[in-house]
Amino acid sequence: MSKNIYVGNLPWSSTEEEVRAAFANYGEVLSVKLIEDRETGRPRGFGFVEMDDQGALAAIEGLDGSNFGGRNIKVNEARPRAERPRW
DNA sequence: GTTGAGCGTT
Repeated sequence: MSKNIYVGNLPWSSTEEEVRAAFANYGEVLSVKLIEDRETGRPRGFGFVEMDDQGALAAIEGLDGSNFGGRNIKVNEARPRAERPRW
């Protein structure tokens, strides 16, 4: 099973590779998604990481409030995204 | 060439 993780307060210069590398220390990283402004294309400074359940919890405990790229990042379990309508 | 709390569009 997997779990989605919200990652906030990221430096605007950070990349998915850096995030993946940081989370890979706590478990298997299934996917990394950095959110950028859909209108302007600018990075919004936060993203989402999908990991195994235990890896996700370990990463949250290990990376929440930790220093990343010179900033104190926020790591938490992500809220469920919009459900896909079937009609 | 900018900015800083937040939860995303595959």
